[in-house]
Amino acid sequence: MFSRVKIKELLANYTLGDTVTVMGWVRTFRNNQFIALNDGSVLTNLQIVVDFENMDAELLKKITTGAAIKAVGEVIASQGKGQAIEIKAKEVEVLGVCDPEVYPLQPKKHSLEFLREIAHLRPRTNTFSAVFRVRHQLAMSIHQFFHNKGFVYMHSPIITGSDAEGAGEMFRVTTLPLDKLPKTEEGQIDFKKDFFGKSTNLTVSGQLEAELAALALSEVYTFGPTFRAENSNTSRHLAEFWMIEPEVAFADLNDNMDLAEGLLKYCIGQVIEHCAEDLEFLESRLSDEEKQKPQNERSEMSLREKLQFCLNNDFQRLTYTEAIDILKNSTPNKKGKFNYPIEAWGADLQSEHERYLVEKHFGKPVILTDYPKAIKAFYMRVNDDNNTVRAMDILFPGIGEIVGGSQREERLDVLMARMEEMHIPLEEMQWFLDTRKFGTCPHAGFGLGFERLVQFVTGMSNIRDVIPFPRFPGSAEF
RNA sequence: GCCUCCUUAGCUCAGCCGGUUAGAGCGCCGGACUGUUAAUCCGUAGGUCCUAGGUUCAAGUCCUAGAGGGGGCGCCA
Repeated sequence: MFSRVKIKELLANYTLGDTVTVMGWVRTFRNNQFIALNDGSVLTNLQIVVDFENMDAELLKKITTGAAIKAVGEVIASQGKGQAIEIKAKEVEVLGVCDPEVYPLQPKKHSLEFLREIAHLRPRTNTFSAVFRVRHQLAMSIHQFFHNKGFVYMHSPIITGSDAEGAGEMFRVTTLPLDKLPKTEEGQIDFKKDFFGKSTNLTVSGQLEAELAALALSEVYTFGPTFRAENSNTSRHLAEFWMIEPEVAFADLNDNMDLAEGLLKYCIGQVIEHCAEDLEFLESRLSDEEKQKPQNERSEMSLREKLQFCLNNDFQRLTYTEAIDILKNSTPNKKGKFNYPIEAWGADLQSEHERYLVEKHFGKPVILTDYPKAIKAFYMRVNDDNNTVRAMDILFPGIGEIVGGSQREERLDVLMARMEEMHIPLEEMQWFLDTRKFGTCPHAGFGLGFERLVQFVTGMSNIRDVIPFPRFPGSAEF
């Protein structure tokens, strides 16, 4: 009953004179005659031509923006200029009406802020359907990349009993009644009465579990949702986001950087190859958006030029110490243009410093390595200088940190000393320490923020516009 | 959490030094036209000027508080 041809398939492969059935949603209905039909399979609308003079007027009235219709008709060469083919309708059926008086999406340009308020309807726009198709392509490319290399896709838990993942504030998971919490004799909340018999949270990272798996399967990755209860209000943070975390045994920091750079380039290349039409649309959307900005804030490259440039150039690799030297001697630092002037080695780099390195000094993606150990996590391998760790951050233009990773500390004594230094409760982490106790080996991994990758590739400036239903402080709509 | 800007019609916005009946474009609706491409042309309707206080003869406009949103910063991916 619902046999139909998708618009993408029809446009790619048609025979003039064939009778086809298409279904989709009306974008515009021009001149009582031309329906621009979209079914989401592709950006392009299919033009349906109706013979309005011989059509029921009541039916014609129901063909409005947003209505779902079925059209049966003959594939003919278009007499108009905007498209190669069109469907000469023999039969049009309105499957679902859409009252134009109250339907929020009008056949006109809407602001991204307005569309964010109607996130349940925004996939029906060109911009968001393109973003979500690209998002899909990126997800599939990530799996393909790792699969081709023989990695095992690990599903790390979403509810975690570990509260020492160290990557940020956590959302608590509980079934305890909030109005009458069970208490222990000492007056503390009695989590023994909770669903899992202990305190649990939503995961902030699958890394520790991925490490366990890597020390058995050699090469693994996770790709799942992660949750941070940080009160972050920026265009590149979400409370719920998706993260890719590979973990590789018998690998050092250089292997790690090669893997990350290879992954990013593969994904970007796949989007260029498979999402050409969506990219072209997103590029023109971005260039329209940039026309609103002052000249000096506009990007010198178009979206596709930027992506191609990433593919064609090696990412710039340098140490934190080298970066500090560059920043210290930079013009903005000498002229006092930085809000946080670079004075001494050891300071954490601010967004403005990262942006200077990426956008001004090198003009390409940058990988910074060997950060001071004082500003990095406990599990990163300490260098021989006992001052820095084998960490790496990949910085992208416009996004900042897109990847954060490290070679892991595989030496049990060093790791335990670091954990004590940083007040990580050893007794709760025995399962993790077992990896170092039983057959430990050099290994490395990183976390890639999926939405930040989607942001970079689509050119969308706000991360809330690259995930269907964004979660951020004060907002969990839909 | 901090700093900053914004909130006027369905949407995007204008509204000058506080002054009398709050405007435009697009959309919707009605009509005309009928090979259009966000069609075009004509016309109608559509407003708790975010909310609550305050100043003033007079507040969309000034002040205070609150709510919602944008941008930046911090935390990070």
